[in-house]
Amino acid sequence: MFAHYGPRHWWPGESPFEVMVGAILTQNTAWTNVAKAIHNLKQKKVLDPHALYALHPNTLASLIRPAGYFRVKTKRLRSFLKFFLDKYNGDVAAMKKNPLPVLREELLEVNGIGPETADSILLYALEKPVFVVDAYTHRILSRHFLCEEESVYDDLQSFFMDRLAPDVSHFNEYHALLVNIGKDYCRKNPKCSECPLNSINH
DNA sequence: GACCAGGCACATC
DNA sequence: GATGTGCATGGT
Repeated sequence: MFAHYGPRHWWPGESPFEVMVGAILTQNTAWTNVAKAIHNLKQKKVLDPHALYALHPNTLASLIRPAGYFRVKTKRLRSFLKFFLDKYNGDVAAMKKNPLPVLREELLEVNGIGPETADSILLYALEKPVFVVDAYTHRILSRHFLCEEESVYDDLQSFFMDRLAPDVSHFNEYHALLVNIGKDYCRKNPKCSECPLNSINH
């Protein structure tokens, strides 16, 4: 995949905090819509933990509206912000000091943060070596007979992490490439006839 | 105008 | 424990 696409330069975002916000906003949503929402936040100069939490929920909702599910995402963003401010005063460096398993537990306790959002924040914002699984990962692996159709998040995460050395750069690139290949081929080719993975796995 | 997108929580049985 | 449903905008 890397030979096919080259480096993906993920995650799209200028700061760890922007990555955290994007991870929540992109839940079941096309990135183009998330980009509009983040643009709005930057425009209003509120892409900062304290500033964002200080906004009235209705104001926040109107700014992130383009990202869809704006009422639930307002609630989810605010529950994350409350956690991030209460526990770390909105300081990424302070949060990074904690070990991966502790942080993962904490994030999963936040309402609105499930395994993919937690792992995206851990890998792409906090640079912790955890493999991010998503809908594309499942689709690609099951279509190439590398996992069961009914495999769940933890199954797929173990598939990778049991076989690969924990490496932030490697996990970063690998997940990004899976998403890229998913967008390019899975929708257009249900049988993966043109998928570059065919030359590797079949 | 249907269908879909880098999920998640909650209700119901 | 399994299964179903609501959430919402913007692109194809």
